[in-house]
Order: sequence, then structure tokens, then C-alpha cells
Amino acid sequence: MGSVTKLRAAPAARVKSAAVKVDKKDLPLGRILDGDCVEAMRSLPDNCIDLIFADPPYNLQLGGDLNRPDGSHVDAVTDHWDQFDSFGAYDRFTRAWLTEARRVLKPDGAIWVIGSYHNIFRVGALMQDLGFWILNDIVWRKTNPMPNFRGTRFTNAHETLIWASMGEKAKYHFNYRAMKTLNDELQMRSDWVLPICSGGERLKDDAGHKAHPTQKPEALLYRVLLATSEAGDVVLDPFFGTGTTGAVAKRLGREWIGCEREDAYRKVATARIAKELPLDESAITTMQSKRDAPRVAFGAVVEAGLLPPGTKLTDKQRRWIAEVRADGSIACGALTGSIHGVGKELQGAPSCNGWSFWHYEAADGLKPIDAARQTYLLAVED
Amino acid sequence: MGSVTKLRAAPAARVKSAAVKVDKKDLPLGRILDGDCVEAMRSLPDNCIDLIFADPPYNLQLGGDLNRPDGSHVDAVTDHWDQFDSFGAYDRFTRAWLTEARRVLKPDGAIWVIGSYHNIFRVGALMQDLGFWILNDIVWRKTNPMPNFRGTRFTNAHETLIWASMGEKAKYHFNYRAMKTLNDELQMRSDWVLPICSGGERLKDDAGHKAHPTQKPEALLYRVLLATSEAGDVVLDPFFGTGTTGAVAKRLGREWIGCEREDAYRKVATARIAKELPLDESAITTMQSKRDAPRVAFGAVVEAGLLPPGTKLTDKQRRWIAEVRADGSIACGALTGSIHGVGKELQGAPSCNGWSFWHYEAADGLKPIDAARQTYLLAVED
DNA sequence: GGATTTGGTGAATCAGCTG
DNA sequence: ACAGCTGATTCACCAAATC
Repeated sequence: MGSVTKLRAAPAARVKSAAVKVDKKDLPLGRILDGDCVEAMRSLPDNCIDLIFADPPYNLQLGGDLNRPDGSHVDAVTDHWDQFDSFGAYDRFTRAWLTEARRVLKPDGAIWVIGSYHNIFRVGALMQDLGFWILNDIVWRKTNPMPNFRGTRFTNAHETLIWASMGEKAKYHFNYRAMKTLNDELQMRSDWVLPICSGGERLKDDAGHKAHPTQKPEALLYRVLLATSEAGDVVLDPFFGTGTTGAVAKRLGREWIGCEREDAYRKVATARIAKELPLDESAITTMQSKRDAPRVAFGAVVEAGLLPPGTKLTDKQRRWIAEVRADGSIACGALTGSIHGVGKELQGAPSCNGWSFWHYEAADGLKPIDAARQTYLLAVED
Repeated sequence: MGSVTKLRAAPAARVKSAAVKVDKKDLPLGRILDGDCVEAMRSLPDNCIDLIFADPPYNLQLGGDLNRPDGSHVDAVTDHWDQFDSFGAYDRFTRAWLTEARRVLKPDGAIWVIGSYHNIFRVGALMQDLGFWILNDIVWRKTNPMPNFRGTRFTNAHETLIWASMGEKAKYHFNYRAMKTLNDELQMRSDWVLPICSGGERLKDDAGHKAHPTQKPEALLYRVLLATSEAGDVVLDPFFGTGTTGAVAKRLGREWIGCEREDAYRKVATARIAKELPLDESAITTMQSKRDAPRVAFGAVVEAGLLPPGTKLTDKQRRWIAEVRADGSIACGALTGSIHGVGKELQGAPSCNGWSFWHYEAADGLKPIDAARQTYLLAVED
């Protein structure tokens, strides 16, 4: 077999300085770190995490839930005549863990946070303040929400997730093709219809009570991880709970790290993830977008004899005819250049994908030259 | 993660003096106030408004031009009124208008704000900071959103509305029964599926271009006003635009006041509202008792404008005539209820399928209202 | 006249690599 | 930092034109 001609450059370095590149072996992969999530994250190096999924508490009132950035405990506010103390405490807590999350994330990492109207607006605003760049807000539309028993409001039938990159110009990962495939060949939308976690998936303690009050459905994590991480990526969940993130990460071939300070949850999560089996590698492999495929120069297709010099190309409506030249450029009258540039000029368009614009006469009719590229790719693939 | 408990909010800001009751006649009802909304609201007395609907600038931060895959150009929102220098500037703007909105609202008044992920988190957090008590966040799921042309993110297919009262202990108005009626006898949920504003509803200028870049669908305002205001209430819209709020308020028998600083928008809105006809009082009357409740999604067909309130229905033999009301119930003389229930009573039958029993006058003759339902289903199916 | 095709468009934070 | 080149990428609905 011939060697694969990959015109694509090496993938961009994921961290700015190779000197601070962290060896995955030095990370506590597949472990649940004990204790407060801010403290736990402090034990991790900078720029080592590919993706964070966070399901923080909504609660301002429960004693012991909140700690200040310095680790000291925030007293529960029982006299709530001053709202700013309550919201302020929640904001300090949120800012503390988001700051630490930002430190451990790689420059091309991303973060997901889920919440309800009680907390998500504060979380979202703080994320923006800290420099995170919101990519989408996602609505998890519950098929089976709890009704509003008193008939006083609309049924609260959804929760909101925020997906953000490290900054306005930061890179991030989005498996567009995998999401489109998952959604019956339509773009995946920002509203996801999924049932709440119940039935056999809902973990129970020895007494038969639910092990955790807010266990998230695995389908939700499945979609999050499939959409925005790659196999082998390191996924961190600072509020690990019963370990839904870890279980789905293991299944999908992602590495994971959790933070959880409740012994009971850690125990349940550990047992749960131990039972989880990783999927076969071929099952994890997702549809690639063309953007991720190796780039092929038109000249290579010409060189390989698939569209030899002198071949006549035309557009679908046969408005123009161009001729392939030996160097992989094409000529249409006096106009010469790349397949893209000539197509663009002829149409007066802002841009043009020459692979789909130009066609050639095949035995079974007019075909886009992209077909020749596909043939070429199959031929050179090992 | 702890158990889910509500965040605490500020005590409701109470009216300083109950003696200062405002006479509606002293308010600029049915008028669009010229100028900046903060200045305009300053001309209103304290505690005079029942409901505010606000569609503030979203502070979109767009990059360069965007083209569709077919090369056509996307007409983006680049208007000067949507430009802010920073999050800080946007926050100051938001705090200013929300503060004034809070002053003019009655103690049992409420506010709706619509936004996208660009601004809604900041708006929601500031609302909480100012003492507003969030009652629901509502997701407007668009049936026909603009796709993500570059395949870089999830299709941004929804916008978010926040509904809030004046404070944790404040009273507010919610027409639970009307919403349940509108939703086929199921509690109305926090996710609303509605198409974007297009077609004949979309206002155009003399040159045929859209009169406003972000005109909201009337069905959205219809649901907001029907759910959280009463006939005769005073509704204020600080960002009036082309006056969707005013048009629907007039139709539903609510008083309205707008603020708008752009001459062109004021002009379009004035002409639009002048053409709007108030519905008959009986059509506006909403169902308050379960006994009279229809059990159908007929309300959604009404809301969509396919069979607007006031429409006359008759049976095939034209023996009876009934009138459609705003919440999807119908009235035939003193008899009111669902399309099924009223039809059943009139015929003295054990049951009646209202969809086939009732007819409306279409351009091409008498048609069963099921035809309108089919049209509706085609429109909203996703 | 009805069915089909074609074209237009909507609140959008919409590319990545090389030189 | 910036310019230039390559080439990847769209869904639902409406309206007008065409068959």
C-alpha cells in the first residue's frame, strides 16, 4: 500500500508550553477524591483536564454545604432579612470552585454546569465574569417532571446546562457529526428531551431509599461526553455524587476523576463504576466530520490519474466548463486558479467549496469531484 | 450534593404608603412613551403597573459576516441599540431599567424578561439581587430556529423567559385554570413550543424589509398575558419595538403602556395597534372552575391564531352557534365549556367529539375545526 | 386549480492553518 | 498580529414561480 498522504499538519498542541504538559499517569485517574471539591481540585496540576461536568448544589440554607474560598465554613443564614448575605455566600462558593475548575482545565478544555432557575443565573453570570465563553445553553426538557401540586406556577419541567470554553478565542471540541448522527441526520438542537433518572437506573441504598436526591440520568451524561470529549480525554466531576459521570466516562472510554466529600456517595459510586464495562473501541468510534478527515489536495487526485489533466469539469447546471491542468489548478476561459477560487469568482460568491461545486462526466452521469476524492482516500488508506 | 431547597430572596419591597393609590386615568394608557426607557419610566408614578413584559437588547457579540452553506448572507442583528462595551456596561444598563421597573410595579405585580444565553444569566442574577423572586424560568422552544451553519455548536433553538414577582412573600397572579385549559387539561409546563414570528405576522417596512430584527410572535405574548394578567390590568413594555405587547394586550382587553426611543419602531407599532380589534368580552373571559374545563388542546389552536377568540363556530346543520374564547373554551348562549362538552350538552348526547362536530366558515366553505387542528399540528410538529 | 419546484430567511456570540 | 488560502456547512417555513 502506498503511504497515506496527510497534508494536514500535526494537531495543535493542547497546552501553550510543552514544559507544563502533564503526564496522565501522574493524575488520580479513576479515583474519587475525598473532601471539599475546592480542596480536592487544588491537589491537581494546572492545565490537566479536558472536560469538567459539574452538578453543584442549589442550596443556600443547609449548614455545611458552603465553604469560603479560604476553606472556612459559612454559617447557614436563618434570618434571611438580608438577601445579599445568602446570595453572596452562594456566589462566593460558586466563584471559588469555578476558579479552581478554570485552573485545572486545559486551554482547549470545556466545562458543563447544570442547574435550575434557583442558581443557574448566578452561575452563568459568574462564569462569564471569570472569562468562560458560553457556547450554548442547553435545556434538558424532562418527559416526566414532578407536577406543580398547588397549581401556583407552571410545571417546572426542565433544567438548564451551560457549556462553555475557556474564552472567546479558545478552541474547544465538538463532535458535530456524532451529534447529527445521534439525531437522525438533523443538527442536534439546544433542547434535549430526556426522561428523569428512575427505575432500575436509580440507585437505592440498603434500605431501598434513593441513594442520592438528584441523581442525573446516564443519557444526559452520555450526550455531553459524546458531544464534547474524545476517547482517552480526562473528565473531572467536582460534585461526583453517585458517579454518573464516572460510569458513563468509563463506558465511553474516557478517563475520569471525581470529587465527593460524602462517604456514602463515594461508596455507592465506587461500587457502581466497578460494575460498569467499557464499550468496545469500535463502538466508541464516532462519525467523523469532514473537517477532521485528512485533507487531500486536488493536485493529488490529478496526480493519481483519477481526474487527469485535460479533464473537463462543469457545475451541476452546466453553466460553466473548466479544464483540469497538470498542476492541480483549473482554467475556465481566462480565469485560472484553484477549484475553490475559480468557482468562487464565477459565482461572485463569498466562498465556494470546489469539491462539491465542480462535476465530471462519469460512466453513470455527472458526479461531484468529491467522489474522486473519496476514491482516492479509499485507495491510499492502509 | 445536598437536598434541593429554595434560595432565599429579599423580603418583598412593600408599598411605602397604601394611601397613594394611582388612578388609571392619570396614566398614559395606550401610548408609546418617547425616549430611553429609564427616563420614560421615571415619568410614571410608583406602584401603578400590574405586569411588565421586557425584551431588552441581548448584547450579542458577533464576529464577522456569516454566510449560509449556499453562500447567501445572514442578516444579523447589528443594530446600535444592541451594542455594549462590556459586561459591566450591560449590567449597569440592566440594573438601571430593572430598578425603575421595580419602582413602578404594584406590590402584587410581576415581570417577564426574555433573553438568550448572551444576557439572560446576567439579567436573572440582577433580578435576584434587586429582590425579585423568580417564579419560573420558561423555555421558548422554537419549531423553526435558524440552524448552526458552520456545524460548530448545537443549534440555538430556544430563548429563555424569566417570570418573577416582587419578592418571596409577594402576591402575584397566575391563571392556572386558563393555562391548564390551553394545554389539553394538563398543567402548562415551563417549556413552550412556538414558531418564530414570520409570514404575514412579520411586519415589513415600505421597502419590504423586516421592520424590526427581533419581532416576537404574538402567540408568546398571548400566553404570557393570559397566564399572568387580568382583563383591565395595566401592562408596561419598556422595550416596545413594533408593539407586539400592545397589540396582544389590546386584543385581550388589557391596558398597555410602551417605551420606545426609535421613531421608526414607534410609527410601525402605532399603525399596527390601531388596526388591532379588542376581542369580545365573553371571548376574553377565562375559565376559572374545573367543572367547565375543556379537555382538549383546542386552546393551542386558538392561541396560534388559527381560530382566534371571537370566531363563530356552528354545527354542520347550522343549528347552533358558539363563540371561541381566549382560553380555548367556547360559549353557546349561557352554556360554556370545552368544544366536546358544549356539543354534548346541546345535543343531549352521552358524548361528542367537538373536533368533528363544530365547524367554522373558511374561504372555501364550512369546515370542521379538526381541519384547523391538522394545520396546527403540521405547524408545530417536531 | 392544484401540485411541485425554487428561492428566501430567521436574536448567531459560527474555521483553521500557513506564512 | 494579520492576511490569505482551503474548504466545511443548514432546518423549517413561507412565498412566489412554474408545471
